[in-house]
Amino acid sequence: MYRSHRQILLSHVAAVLREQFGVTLPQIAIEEPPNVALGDYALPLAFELARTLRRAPRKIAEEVVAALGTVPGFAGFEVAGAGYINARLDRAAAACNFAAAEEPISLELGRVLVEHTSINPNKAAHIGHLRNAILGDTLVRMLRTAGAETGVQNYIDNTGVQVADIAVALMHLQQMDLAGVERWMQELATRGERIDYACWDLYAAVSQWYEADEQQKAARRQMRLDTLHAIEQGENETAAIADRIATAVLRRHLETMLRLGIVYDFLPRESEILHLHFWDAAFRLMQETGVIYRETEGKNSGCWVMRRAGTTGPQGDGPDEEAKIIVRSNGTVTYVGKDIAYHLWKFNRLGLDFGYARFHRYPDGHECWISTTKGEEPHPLFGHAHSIYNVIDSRQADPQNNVIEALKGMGLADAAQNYHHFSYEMVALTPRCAKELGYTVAPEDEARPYIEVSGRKGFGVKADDLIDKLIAAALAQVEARQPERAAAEREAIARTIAIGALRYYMLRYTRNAVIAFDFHEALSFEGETGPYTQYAAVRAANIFRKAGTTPEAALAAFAGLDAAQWFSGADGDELWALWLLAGKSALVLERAIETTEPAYLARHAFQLAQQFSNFYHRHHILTEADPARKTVLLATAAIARRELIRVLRWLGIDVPDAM
RNA sequence: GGGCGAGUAGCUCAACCGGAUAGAGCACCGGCCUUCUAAGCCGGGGGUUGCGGGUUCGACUCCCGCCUUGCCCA
Repeated sequence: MYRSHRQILLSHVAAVLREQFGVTLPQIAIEEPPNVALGDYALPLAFELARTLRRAPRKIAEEVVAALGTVPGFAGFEVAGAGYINARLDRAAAACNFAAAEEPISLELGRVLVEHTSINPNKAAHIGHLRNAILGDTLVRMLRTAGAETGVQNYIDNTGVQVADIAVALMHLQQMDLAGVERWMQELATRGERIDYACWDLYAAVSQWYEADEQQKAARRQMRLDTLHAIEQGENETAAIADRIATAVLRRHLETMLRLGIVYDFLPRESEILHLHFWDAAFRLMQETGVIYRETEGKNSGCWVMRRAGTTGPQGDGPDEEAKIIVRSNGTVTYVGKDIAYHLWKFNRLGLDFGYARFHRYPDGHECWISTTKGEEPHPLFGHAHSIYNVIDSRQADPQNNVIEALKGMGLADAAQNYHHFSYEMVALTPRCAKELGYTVAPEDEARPYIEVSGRKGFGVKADDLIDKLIAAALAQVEARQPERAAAEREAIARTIAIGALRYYMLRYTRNAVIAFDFHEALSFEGETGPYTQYAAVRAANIFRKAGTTPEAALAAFAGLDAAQWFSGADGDELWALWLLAGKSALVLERAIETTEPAYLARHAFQLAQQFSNFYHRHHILTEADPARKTVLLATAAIARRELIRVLRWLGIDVPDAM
């Protein structure tokens, strides 16, 4: 509603400026007046034109207003303040249209690949991974709503050093062979213990063990390296153990994420990138295009390197010491090298493809596929992206940019252009929170606002533990408030509330804010939280239940009314403010996609809930005596509810039946 | 040493492309349950937007310098 009228207004103003004032502005600024009494859109363009037209802003504004004439959907224009041009919508007409249908949004997005979660399959997921997955999943929902054909990928580094660490822990600390590992996994299952939790402790233990004995340090490091190489090579017992563990932990991660409504389409694994020789193909392409070259002198002598973005290259005669190493002098490929190959695949520029196998079937029937060397046919289309979003924390900005530079250097300007590093800051623990969890906090960390989570140190809050805690807290409330409901129903409500709380908590912060994790805030259901927004929607629904009607019927009744009188005067402004806010969902979604900032949507949902709560207290609908007025109030509740539910759905938050 | 981010109310965060009186939540204080659910609503105190310059009709926002802090690269 708001978005489409905004576009009409902008193009009309541009035409008037061009035709009647002979001015073309590169971009016409459009804002929102401080309150609805002043209008619905504000154009500060007169200030900008004051200099070139050499007239006072107010005078220019008056001339523009006179020239605007009438615009379909608008009630009028006026000059305000020092020279703002404020535009008023035809409230009744806009409301009538909006009551009939929600505002659609369709952007030219094409086939979009979103990669998120990507947890090393060697330990349980923690709160940092939750932020990643929730941001990524929300981005997918946003893009899909706007018409994108989306593919959701979760990259699995199953042959990396972190998985190797678990293999070392099992084989050398616990003296297990493959059969022993199988037995151990069997025992865990029998005892009902989670393998990702067991690995969490093992990972912390082995990380300590590497450093524990000065005498053994070098030997243990070598052991780690040998283990890594055996895993990369494949077809040996070490690799088999690593695969058993990585796959089992991966399955746990899928379960954890499903609790939050997060699913995947494809799980590309590093093992296939190695075994299908993606790198060899990429290496040839990079040599042919001259992106990498063999350094012959200096510290990188013998390495294949790539010039780093923003550097000037070799100074004088010397080698480019700032260059990024892609292949080390011993022939091993760096992480960035493998990542370049993988990204060439994403854009279908590698000339090689994965094999695909079914890996997991979700309760709703959706299939998640995994990479394999020899796959099954037919399979859905994977890769072939027009654009990609990699949800990866901000510490990875440098390697991400290296990949983009490589694509650019290979002449793939469009791919580089459509490569988005969806960067976000980490989740850290406050020193207070760390102590609550029983960790000892070093004196130098005491004064810091937050301490980084570390899997290596076993320092962090596990995702499933947090979800369990949230559900327990929600259930306590639901049991107190909904004693007459069946236990299963109460539990379902508690789960919905817990997930709403968690997802909202992870989405309310803008991406580049470090979240200093706090149990008090994460477990809070009051104020700016998911449950607050859910509660508003539930209350709206209760009105219709008690009134014995439906939102659809209320909106239909509203359409048969002349709404103009209800939107005039001070009371009309107040009512209109809620309609207007509800009408902004599509615009906020568009802005959230353009800036890849889901927090805008979270904020919008909260504001909508807040404004509705205010309305709810001001008007008692069921006892309203005037039937026409009651119709208007019911329609208003229906609109607020409809948009609230819609925006929350984009955020992956459901609204429970009762709270 | 180089690159990127951050610094706004007691705390945690907002502020769209440079626009009208810098806003929310938490915490604190005071009101409101016989009503469509108090997970709520209303009111209150709280600000030199890190510091110093500059740009202009207008700066939390842009430019320069400095301070504090986090991360990345070597």
